[in-house]
Amino acid sequence: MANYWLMKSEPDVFSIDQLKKDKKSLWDGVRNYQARNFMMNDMKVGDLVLFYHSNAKPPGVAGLAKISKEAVPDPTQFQKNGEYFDPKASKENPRWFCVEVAYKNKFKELVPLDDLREKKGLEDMLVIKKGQRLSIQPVTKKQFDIVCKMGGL
DNA sequence: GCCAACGTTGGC
DNA sequence: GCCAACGTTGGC
Repeated sequence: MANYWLMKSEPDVFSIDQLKKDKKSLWDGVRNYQARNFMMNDMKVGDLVLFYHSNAKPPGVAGLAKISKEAVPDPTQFQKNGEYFDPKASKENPRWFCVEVAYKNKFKELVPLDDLREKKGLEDMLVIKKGQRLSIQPVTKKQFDIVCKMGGL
């Protein structure tokens, strides 16, 4: 039974176009325990993902991705001079994990956050809730299907 | 650039 | 284990 997710990324840092170009990518740099736990415990290969552009004009869902590899230790936590270095993590005892995601497709047009807010059936989506900063969120199949349709799929 | 909401850290 | 201080996220 597949699960569905929404994953946020700032397009200036990593966009759907970049994923399309790279085909697949480690979802590294996540430094939030709740988000990590979703990747570590709940994400399975084949799960589908709404790729969300945050801090964008406008913010919204840009396309779809799919989980292509289950969680592995996030290599960026060991990179001493990197932005995501964590001095409390060790190879023997890694603190952060990340999954690999593969490009699936890009919506013809971005589905803006404002439209998600207004759409019937999406009232319970976490992403439209005020103050919801979690960068990886579970999504129901129903919500996923509605957003896909809004994206023209 | 502002700032509300939230998560994390560390002193006690 | 509380909670104030601080840092970050992310819409606006």
